[in-house]
Amino acid sequence: MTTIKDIAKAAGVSPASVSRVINNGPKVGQKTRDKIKQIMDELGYYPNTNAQAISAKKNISIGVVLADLISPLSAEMAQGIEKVATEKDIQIFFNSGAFDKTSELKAIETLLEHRYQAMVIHSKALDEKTLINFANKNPGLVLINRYIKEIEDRCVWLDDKLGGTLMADYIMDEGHENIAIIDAEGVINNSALRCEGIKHAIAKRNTDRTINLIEVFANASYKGGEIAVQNLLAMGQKFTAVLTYNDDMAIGVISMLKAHGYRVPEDISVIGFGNFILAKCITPKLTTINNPIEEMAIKATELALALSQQSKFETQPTYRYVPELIVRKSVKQLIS
Amino acid sequence: MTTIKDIAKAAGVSPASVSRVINNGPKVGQKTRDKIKQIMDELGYYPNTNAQAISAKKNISIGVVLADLISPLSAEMAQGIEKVATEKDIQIFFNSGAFDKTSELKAIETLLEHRYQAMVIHSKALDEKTLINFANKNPGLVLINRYIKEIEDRCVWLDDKLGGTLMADYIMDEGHENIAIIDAEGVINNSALRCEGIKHAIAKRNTDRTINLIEVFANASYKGGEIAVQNLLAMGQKFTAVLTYNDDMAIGVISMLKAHGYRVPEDISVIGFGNFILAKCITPKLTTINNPIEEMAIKATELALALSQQSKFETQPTYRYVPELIVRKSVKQLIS
DNA sequence: TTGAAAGCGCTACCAT
DNA sequence: ATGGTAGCGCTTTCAA
Repeated sequence: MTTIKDIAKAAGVSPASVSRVINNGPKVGQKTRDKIKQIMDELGYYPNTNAQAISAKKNISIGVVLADLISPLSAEMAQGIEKVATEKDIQIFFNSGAFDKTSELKAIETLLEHRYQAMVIHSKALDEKTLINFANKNPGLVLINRYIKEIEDRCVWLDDKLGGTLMADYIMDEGHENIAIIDAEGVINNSALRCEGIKHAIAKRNTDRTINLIEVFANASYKGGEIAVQNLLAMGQKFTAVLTYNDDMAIGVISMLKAHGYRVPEDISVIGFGNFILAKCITPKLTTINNPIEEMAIKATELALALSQQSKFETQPTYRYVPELIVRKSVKQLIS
Repeated sequence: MTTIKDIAKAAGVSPASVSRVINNGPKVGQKTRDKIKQIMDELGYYPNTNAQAISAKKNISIGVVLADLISPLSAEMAQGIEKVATEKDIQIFFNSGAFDKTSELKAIETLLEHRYQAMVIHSKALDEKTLINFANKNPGLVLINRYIKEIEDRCVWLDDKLGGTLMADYIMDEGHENIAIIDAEGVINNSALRCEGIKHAIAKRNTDRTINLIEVFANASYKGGEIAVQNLLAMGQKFTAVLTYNDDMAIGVISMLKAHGYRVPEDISVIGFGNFILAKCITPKLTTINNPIEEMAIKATELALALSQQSKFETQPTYRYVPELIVRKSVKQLIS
């Protein structure tokens, strides 16, 4: 590999001058600069980022840990992060934590080992204590899609509880009394909070009406939705509406309901969560909850960048985002 | 940040010994080893990967450039790559090239600057010359989803032309004579090859029947499919079948056809490409071409890793994969 | 088994 | 405007 010394030798200058050219620094004559540039070109030279990082004691790229690389949620997050990075001409290091504790931990450690100053973490498996610990040691670390009280000023999160409430209130408004909810297994935070929101909303109404609730758990995917619905059906309990953890599951649910001869929404209504692009291209178009995750990702990235540079960012106590009900065609009104 | 020296001092040993412990090397007494480990723990020490990389003159992680981070294709690729990496306990650096030439170039350069030895590149925008140049300078660089003759032993690719042929043959077998194809704009390779395959298959049959072909271009997304179909309809030419560049587009096409009052497949048939998970959860279930991209990604990763270590891998002249027709419900038979 | 010290490629300070 | 050079954190001989 070509090094700065090779360039210096070939150009008949000192490494210092080459370094100045690399960094577009001042104090180099135009002629020298041109010559050096030309030689770098000829020799196909790329500065060694690793050396730059240890020498300058910083790594201006941004490190990201996503829970996975396949869900629409991750895709939208990645897009938001990229937007900011591209705009500021900063490189991103994506790492994924495959939903389990060990690999999430490893993914974060890798970021630390690379000495990223700015980090955006989407952790679905690690416990609060671990995350608080990491956050306290790394000022540029920001959590996305998760709220932890002790470090709330470093959290960019969705009010999942409110999301659950929106789902429950709407489905009850439409007259449903027998409701199934499909939660995500292995997801530490969001699922439980939404469920809490749902139950809370139901409890509030139970004064005038009796609402029956069935709860099952499944993998947060299309496949998981299919399986969950089979289980629900096998249980033999009546339900007229299904609330799912995300749109992927909802699509699986609808598909499997159809396969069993049920019509959606005539026989059974479905509400998803996320408002991903697929939501409106299936039949029936999915009623769901909008999750402004790209917006959140943008904010998280800007925050991480700002904190890592100790710049005076308009810091807020915390960064809460609000879910929103999107009414389409997958819910039937039961009362007139 | 804690360094190796801090640990050495705290443990009352030399940095050399600490280094040995970090790398699980031999030549350290058990007692010393334990002591050092304990102190590393206490001080929350993580070795600086950048320093390791310049000192050891290697970077054993694998660098990846994906064309984007949002398409199902990329998601499946990422999964394949991750499988290999996880298995071998190697870290991955994902970078994305947002479909345009400049940022793809930049993404690759970033990988070079980090001195990754193993690289998997999915380039959709860069020209062959540039890629050949990179490949020749970097023995561990492998191209995925693209075939370039000059460096075919470093290419893991799908036979797109055959894919096109499969689509065309099937749709003609079903009796269609007025066919629209929606190509992807801005994609250098695959789209043109598939189209070639389609035209080739049609030419072969034109001896006994006349086939009409309309061709339009659009963005390779759900949205692009919607727009393309509107354009097709506006052109006023008759067509009974639409062949799309990918499943996302096909879903957009179906959705928009329905919006215009056409039934699929009764009025118009649709064939997608990719066989992504969504393909079978829409109505009607999508007839499409299977693209074994995850398998390809696994192969590409193994190849890159092997080449970067100059290990004796069972190298092949080239790595060609074969697309396959998946018949579902989105095509109507026009002859009895 | 342990330590001293010479690099790795680069930056930044101090001279010139 | 330029060059010399001391580090940055780590690995790896070579000696002890």
